[in-house]
Amino acid sequence: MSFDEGPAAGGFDGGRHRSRYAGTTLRAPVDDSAWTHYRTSPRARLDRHDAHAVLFREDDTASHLYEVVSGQIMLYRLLGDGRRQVVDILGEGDLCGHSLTGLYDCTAEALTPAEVRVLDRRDIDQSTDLLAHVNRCLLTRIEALHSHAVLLGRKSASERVASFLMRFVRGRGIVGCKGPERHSADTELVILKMTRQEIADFLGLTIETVSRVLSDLKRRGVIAIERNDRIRLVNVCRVCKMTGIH
Amino acid sequence: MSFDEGPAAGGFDGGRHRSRYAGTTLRAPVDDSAWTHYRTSPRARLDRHDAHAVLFREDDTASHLYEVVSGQIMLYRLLGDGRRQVVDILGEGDLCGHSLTGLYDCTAEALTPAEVRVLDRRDIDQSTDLLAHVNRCLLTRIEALHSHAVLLGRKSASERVASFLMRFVRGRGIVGCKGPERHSADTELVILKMTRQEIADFLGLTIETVSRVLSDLKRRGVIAIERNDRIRLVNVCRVCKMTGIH
DNA sequence: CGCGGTTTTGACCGGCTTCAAAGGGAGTGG
DNA sequence: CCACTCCCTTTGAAGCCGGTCAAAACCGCG
Repeated sequence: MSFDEGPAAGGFDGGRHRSRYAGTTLRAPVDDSAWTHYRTSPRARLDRHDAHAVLFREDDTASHLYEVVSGQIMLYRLLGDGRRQVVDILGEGDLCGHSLTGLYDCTAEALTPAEVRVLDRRDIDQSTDLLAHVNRCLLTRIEALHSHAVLLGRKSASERVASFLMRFVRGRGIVGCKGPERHSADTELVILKMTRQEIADFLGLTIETVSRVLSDLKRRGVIAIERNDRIRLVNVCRVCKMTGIH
Repeated sequence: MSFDEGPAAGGFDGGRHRSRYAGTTLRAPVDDSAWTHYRTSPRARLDRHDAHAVLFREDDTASHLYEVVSGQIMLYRLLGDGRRQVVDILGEGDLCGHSLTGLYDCTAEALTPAEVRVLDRRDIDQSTDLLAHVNRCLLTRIEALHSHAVLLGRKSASERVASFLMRFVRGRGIVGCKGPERHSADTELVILKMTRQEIADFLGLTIETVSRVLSDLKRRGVIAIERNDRIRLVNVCRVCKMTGIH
């Protein structure tokens, strides 16, 4: 036999509580005095980008460090034949643009209109507070990337989509999740800032599969698609149970 | 079609005795005077572990920071039903054990007999040099995790295996690769430190698929399996062309 | 109301998983 | 030195999940 294209499948099964997958997007910003001060220093520049603007490209010479002030940025890599993998999605407070090699290791593109603070690496290296802050930011990315590796390597299509939807639900499906509020409907409106193609490239699926999974969830009453970019999780707990993490 | 919970993939038979691999291993160690000095300070402890020893477990309280001095360590996460994903493989000079939440986000297990320096987070936070060093280490992991996300999300089984094999070939298949040496056979012996199961869990495949791909490569004369853990890349360039990155 | 782009749906196919069994290979004991 | 066992690995056969290709439906928007 001979091997060619095609990703892996996975499975699902119920289990007990415990979770991870902290969506970058909805994390509370860290307050760090030295960092806050630096951000207002004259050397830092603030750039505004439209949605779909490219901040920097894979293999460009890495000159600056970027801090997301508002909006969302996706990082992706391309294979030679055009296959794309979105490797991370950044939100407020996240950093990108560091490089060891002198070249950016991936492309950064704005998902929404975004404000980005452009920093100078050399300044940061002076202060332990700033370095410690950067450290925490990098660590956050690493944990998110670990979660993402599990998703890409071991989850089924429906588990991936469910996990993706749960990113947008603050304080649920992560460590310390208290379950649904008492006496509440446990419903949530998710407003997507990504096209189906971008979601697919993030989840390691095709656009058709993402669409089919969403249609299936709708048919089963788990979600309601109020508009293409507005998805209501009718029952958050139910979506959470489909993520595969339990 | 209906996207219900399909049967689970992934091997992890629950047993703990199995393991090996490399990756970071072939990077030249960074020389950093402040870091070097710290490593010899009396506060740092040096631990020795046998192969398959668990350094720490997912969800344990994170107490220390570890630096790999020798040997190889794999980091993995488990899903509730036992599916396992190896998220990273660490070699000499790499760090692990940091945590933001106070809990380790994954399990660390020795692939080979390994020496590990146990550090104290608080000490590091004092010095800009040490922090800068940690920064570089984290950044290295992030770039590796980006590559891994591409592999898991977008590569076929044979591309994954080829990419895996190329990890062990120093200075080839990476930025600045000069191609084969002139007048040389362009052959390379790879000594695996991982079982097929561990490789599968790293590549997001099943053990059978890994085995089948290797057999297929052997049949086609791309590799020779001299022993189960010794694989000769008959033609490095040919393997490299199968990684999908071109 | 028409038009370009995205999204959804359908039909089919194939790569990888799954399940099952046979095949090594290293260590142990007769 | 061979028999035997335990594990890991390989091989085989069959089935399913998700990819591929193609076309219809939808959605803003001028």
